[in-house]
Amino acid sequence: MTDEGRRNVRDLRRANRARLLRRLYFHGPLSRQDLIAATGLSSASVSNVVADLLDAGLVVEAGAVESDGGRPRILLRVDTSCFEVIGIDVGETGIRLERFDLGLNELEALDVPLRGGSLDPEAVIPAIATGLDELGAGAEAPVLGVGIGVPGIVQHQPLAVVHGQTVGWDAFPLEELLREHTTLPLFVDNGATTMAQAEMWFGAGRDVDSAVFLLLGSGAGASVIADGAPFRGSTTSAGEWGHINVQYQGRRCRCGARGCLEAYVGAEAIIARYAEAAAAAGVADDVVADEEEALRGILATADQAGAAGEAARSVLDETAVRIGIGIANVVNFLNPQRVIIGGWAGLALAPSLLPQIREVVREHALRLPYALTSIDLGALGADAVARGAATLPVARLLEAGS
Amino acid sequence: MTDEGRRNVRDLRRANRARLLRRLYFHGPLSRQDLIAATGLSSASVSNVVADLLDAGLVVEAGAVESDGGRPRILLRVDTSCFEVIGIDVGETGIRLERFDLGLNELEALDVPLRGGSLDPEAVIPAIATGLDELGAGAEAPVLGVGIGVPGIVQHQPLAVVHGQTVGWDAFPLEELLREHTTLPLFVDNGATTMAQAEMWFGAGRDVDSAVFLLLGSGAGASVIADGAPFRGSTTSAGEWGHINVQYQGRRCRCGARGCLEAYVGAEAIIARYAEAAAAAGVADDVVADEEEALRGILATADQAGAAGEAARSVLDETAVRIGIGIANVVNFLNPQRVIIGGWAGLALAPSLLPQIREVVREHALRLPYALTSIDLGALGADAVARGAATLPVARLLEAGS
DNA sequence: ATGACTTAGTTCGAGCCGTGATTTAACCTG
DNA sequence: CAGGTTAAATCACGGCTCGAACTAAGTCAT
Repeated sequence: MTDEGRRNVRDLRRANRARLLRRLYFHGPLSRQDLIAATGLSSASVSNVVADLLDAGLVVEAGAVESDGGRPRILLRVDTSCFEVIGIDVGETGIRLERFDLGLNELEALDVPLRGGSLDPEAVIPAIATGLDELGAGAEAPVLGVGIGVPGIVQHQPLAVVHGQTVGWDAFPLEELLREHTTLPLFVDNGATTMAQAEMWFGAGRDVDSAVFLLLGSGAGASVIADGAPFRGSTTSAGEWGHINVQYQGRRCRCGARGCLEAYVGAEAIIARYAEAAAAAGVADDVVADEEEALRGILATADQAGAAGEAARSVLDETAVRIGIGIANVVNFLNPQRVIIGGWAGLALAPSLLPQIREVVREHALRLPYALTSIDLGALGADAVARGAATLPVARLLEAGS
Repeated sequence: MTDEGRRNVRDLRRANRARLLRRLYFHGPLSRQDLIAATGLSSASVSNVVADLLDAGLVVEAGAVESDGGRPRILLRVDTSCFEVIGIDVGETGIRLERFDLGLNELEALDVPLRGGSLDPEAVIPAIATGLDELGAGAEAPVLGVGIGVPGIVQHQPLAVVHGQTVGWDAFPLEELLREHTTLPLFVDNGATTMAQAEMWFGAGRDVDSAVFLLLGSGAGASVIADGAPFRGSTTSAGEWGHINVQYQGRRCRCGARGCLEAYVGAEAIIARYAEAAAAAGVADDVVADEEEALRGILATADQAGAAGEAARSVLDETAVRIGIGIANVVNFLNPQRVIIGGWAGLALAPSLLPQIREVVREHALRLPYALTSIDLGALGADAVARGAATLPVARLLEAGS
């Protein structure tokens, strides 16, 4: 426990280098003068550190700003082509790999369907390995690292081990197994966390530093960002929003408990609840295999008159209420600047349910924290998990400055 | 936004000095060799920095460890008598001031009853000011600062302003008003947070760095400690545990919403629920003005046979269930290393309810986070708020190293 | 065109800091 | 009391940031 921190003068340089690099990465082309103002370093130090960064090829000049009577400032920017990164979304139905430049612009994407459609550990590793080979072959710059977003709790001990209760992974030694197939640095994190990271860097969380991301898919998860960094519990399993209790002795959840939020607002649960409501109302419920299609069917049905529409509307109404209460709990307890709803089911539901959700939150949240938060939709599309995973190696670069 | 961090070599020294001081403060007398191992600094640097600390009088030698063949290591410890600190608990019924040495050993205490028994802003300021004068007069060492724990949300803009919804404080400029009466550094924070701080330093949280403290009194609050530091939301109002929703369309809460946890597990709510249950069972309910006494009465009644005992037991059973669910939510969502129950009502209830609470948590929490957490009672007594407030100036000293 | 002026960026010496090697200090054993 | 052992202080060195001096690169008035 030697308490890693800056200790000697070289660490100091590394930290300042990282500070400048980070500033340039997120705040676009900047002059040395801007950097002086932003970091509080002396002009001499900025000059020196920038020279280092230019030498290392991480930063390049990007034109000059027009002057009015003096030497013009020359702009600097991170050279986004000097490295590439790979982000992988290990989803419940398939694996998606994407290759980006350092600025997280997508260069190439690759979908790997899974044999048998299940996340069998035996199948996942070779699927990722071959995907990595294929993507790596196309790279035109050194690959900085590979970020992997997985469904489940990730523990670093020190190599990443994944506990994916819903996909049958029990202490799955993902990193160790992948190590046999690649020498690239690996970064494994929970998919909800990587998605949140992507939204914080490039999406709906760009302008705040404290937010909660809700991931509504088949189930319901969350990721908490505090002071710009993901909040992880003592064992990095924080954010299990779907399993907070919203109903005493309520519906049975797939986690085994009763009354979990997920048992009401996950897509799987919504579909099941509509099936029950339809049966009770004596309406035929077309069974659809694909969850996404089934959910859209329910949303469409709700626009119709008659008993089926009635049933769908009542199911969706309760969904809005439960989501709203779940959000109110988060607002009261964590007081985030923003709550962002994402995930395929969240994005599908929100357009019609958001006003009602906001109203429920207003009723159940305390005045002050409610007034200071906003509830919005995620701004990124379906590749947010992979993109967020790709931020992990970039984040390491920005922290280390090299 | 010049992003305060260590920048130059002097900041580096300050940081290392703080690192050593912190280590000495929390881990008792240590030799220079211990410090080398603990901090990773070179022996030369440790020697230099320790010499500084000795010169400054912050640290003194404390004997030597017996040697077996070499020069004996001499032990160092923080000189707890070189400074004193004052902690103030601004409670709903009165103000308590305590004077401590730097090691937070109590030297003197002072209770100031409030005129009219209310927290009238007009009365609070002079009460604190005169109390400070009296306590300061007895000090035998320079007073490092004054910590104040208040009931309500504290915002620093930049001087501390308190929003105490329950005591009628609306943007009360406490720090600005106190500034007119003292030149001592002031540190204002929420009382639940200061209490948690005291437990983290000297109580039930001493050996962990991530914990959630539940404060059960008349109402129910919480304080979240993550990585050793209090988690504050975007506006430092995080931790409103009492107002997470545990029952859809449930009991009306004093915050205006329905189904808040506080409407079931706060002492006020327990007493009200017992009154209802007693009335329904046709049992006489002695109305007692003092909440603490009333709660003890219910606990005693529960040990009796008959209808009254039955009613009390059912109320307490539900209380345990609700508390358990509230804790399970915290465990799932924040994954703390430890959950600590405090507050006068919590300490009163826990002895009889804790086994049942633990069982409810086990049923409602996810396996992994539940297995890695423990649920315990607070270890400090009634002065934890004042003591925790007094940690604030000490924390600043330990961070700055001077 | 040219010289005065203005601003950007670099260079240089000074002052600190941490480190490894070396020296001094303090104690034990026989 | 000498030899061995470990702790602590000292020293020389290289690295860092900083302020000041200096050079570079423009604009503007004449």
